[in-house]
Amino acid sequence: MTVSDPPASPRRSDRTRAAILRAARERFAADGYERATIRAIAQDAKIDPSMVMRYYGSKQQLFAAAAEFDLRLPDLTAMPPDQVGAVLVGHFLDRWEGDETMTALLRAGVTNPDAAERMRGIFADQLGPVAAALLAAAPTGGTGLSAAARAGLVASQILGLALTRYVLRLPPVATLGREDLITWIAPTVQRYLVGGP
Amino acid sequence: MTVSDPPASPRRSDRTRAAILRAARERFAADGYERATIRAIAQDAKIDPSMVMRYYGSKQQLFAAAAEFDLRLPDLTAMPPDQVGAVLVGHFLDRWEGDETMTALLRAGVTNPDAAERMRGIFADQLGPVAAALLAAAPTGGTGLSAAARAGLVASQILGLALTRYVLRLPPVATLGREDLITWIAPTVQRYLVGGP
DNA sequence: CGGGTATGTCAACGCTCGTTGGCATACGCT
DNA sequence: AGCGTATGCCAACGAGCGTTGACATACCCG
Repeated sequence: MTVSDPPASPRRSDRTRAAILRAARERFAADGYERATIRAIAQDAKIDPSMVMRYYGSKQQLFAAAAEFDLRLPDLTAMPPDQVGAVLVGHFLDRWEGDETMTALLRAGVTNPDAAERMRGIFADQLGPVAAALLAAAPTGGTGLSAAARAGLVASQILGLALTRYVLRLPPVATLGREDLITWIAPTVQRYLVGGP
Repeated sequence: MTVSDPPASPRRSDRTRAAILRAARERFAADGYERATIRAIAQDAKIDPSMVMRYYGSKQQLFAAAAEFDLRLPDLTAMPPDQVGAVLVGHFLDRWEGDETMTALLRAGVTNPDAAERMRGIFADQLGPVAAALLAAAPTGGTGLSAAARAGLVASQILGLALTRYVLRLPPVATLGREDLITWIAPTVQRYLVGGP
């Protein structure tokens, strides 16, 4: 009966669609939205540029599909409250290095309004609730600033780390070891989430 | 004889040159490097696009001229050591809001390699020495991390703040008041500069 | 006052981009 | 086996871009 919009059946072109998406993420991550061209993405995926249009409609829609992202945040209330900072920083480093989608989103979000909106949504919908749950479970100290504001502060430090380390490649930050980064940045995140000023 | 390359004399076209530079900074700050077009900049400056080329040679050179930036960092060793964080965060907020050059540089640096290099230079040449002087003057606690690494950590938080507040406009960070920002972020910067992990 | 130079306009170039439509081929179902 | 359809390639379009050169006007100095 195939009622839904896509037949939901395995299509023969699924491999091509996946190749396009993979190449798109790479290019968007490396070059940003405007410098990543449909033509270059198509060449990486070893198909014709017109295929990209057929399967994704437009460059903007291709980006929307390539920028789907789940932070996969762990449940921070199920661990010792004094470790949430370290766990979170470590988790973000893993997430950033294991998937270039986030770098693509960051690079594109700086110049493309739609990508910026997507970025706002990710942090509001995924980091916001985690911060709220943590604040609700915190014994004390959690006064003076809303959970949303705390999530924003965390975002400022985490995105600043990603920006300087993976995008601008500021030498000291780009070369610092994972352990050093966690050692120094975890207390900041910890304080933003559940501490006081 | 006019030996030197530029005659160094006040030229009649100085107003035009300045208008171009001002329009360029606005466009680069608002749109990033690739979306800011020479044509749009020329229109803002109310002159012909070819004038931009005549006076600045190319788009890349125009950007180089527009992205000249001095952080104007104060002498942090001449104040109570426990206030350097607050002073620095306040100074950066002022510097960011009073001059869009830094936003232009940040937006462009994410996609343009030359702009990224410029950004690296600014933080290495201007923030690095300040951090080094501060660390040298600090009585204790300043062990375990080089001054350059400390400057990098500061840059990660400061640039993250600028990114989320002025570029991505993440709601919680963009709407937070100046006082709240200083209250919460100053301790972070303070610790990165002269504290321990 | 007259000539050389600086300032500005106009039109066009070559290029790349996203996007489109037509056409060949290969697949899958009955 | 044969037909409908999905998949893929090719060529081209219109637009926008940075950039260039020829030409007109205004200024300044002798």
